[in-house]
Amino acid sequence: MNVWLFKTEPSTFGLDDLRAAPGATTSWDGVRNYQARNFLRDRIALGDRGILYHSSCAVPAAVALLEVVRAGYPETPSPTSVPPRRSASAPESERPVWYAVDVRLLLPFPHPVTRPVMREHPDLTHSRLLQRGNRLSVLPLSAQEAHAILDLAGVDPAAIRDAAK
DNA sequence: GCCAACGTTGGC
DNA sequence: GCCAACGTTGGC
Repeated sequence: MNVWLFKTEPSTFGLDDLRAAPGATTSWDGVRNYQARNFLRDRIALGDRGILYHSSCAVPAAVALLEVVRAGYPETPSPTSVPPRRSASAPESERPVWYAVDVRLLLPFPHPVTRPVMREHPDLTHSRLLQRGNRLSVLPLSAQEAHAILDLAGVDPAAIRDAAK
C-alpha cells in the first residue's frame, strides 16, 4: 500500500472542509500539473493512504491521514479537461487530460506536524516535501517518511494499515 | 514582500 | 529543438 502526500491551501479547501463534506469524502480534482496528474491517473490505487498537508498558509503542516476511496478517473469534461483540437476539423482527442481521485478522512492528527518539526526527524530531513521550490501538489511518500510523519503527529503508525473505522 | 524553484510559453 | 522570458507556487 502506498502513501501519498496531498497538498492543499486551507483557504481554498482544508481539513475543516473535508470534515464537513458528506462522508468526510471529497473529489481531489483541479490538479493541473502533468507529473501530479500521472500519479492520479496511473499510480494511486484504491485503498492507498494519503497525508493531508496545508500549504501557503500561516502554519504549513501535515494535518490528517486519508484513505483513497476511488482510484483515478477523468475529471468531469470541461473546457480545460480535454486536450485542445489541432483544428476545427480534427477529431476530439479521446483521452482526457486531467484526472481526479476520491479521498476520505481517516484520522485527523491530534496536532499538526509543522515543517520545523519535520526537519528535526532523520527520516524527513531530506524529504522532497521539505525542499525549497517543491511545487508538486500530489507526491509519493516513502514508508519511512509516512511513518515518521505519523509518529510526529502522535498517531500509531499502525493506523496506516488499520481498516477503515 | 521577497526570493528560489521550476513549469510553460513562444520566438527563432 | 533550444532557451530566454515569464508566471506560479510556496516558504519565510
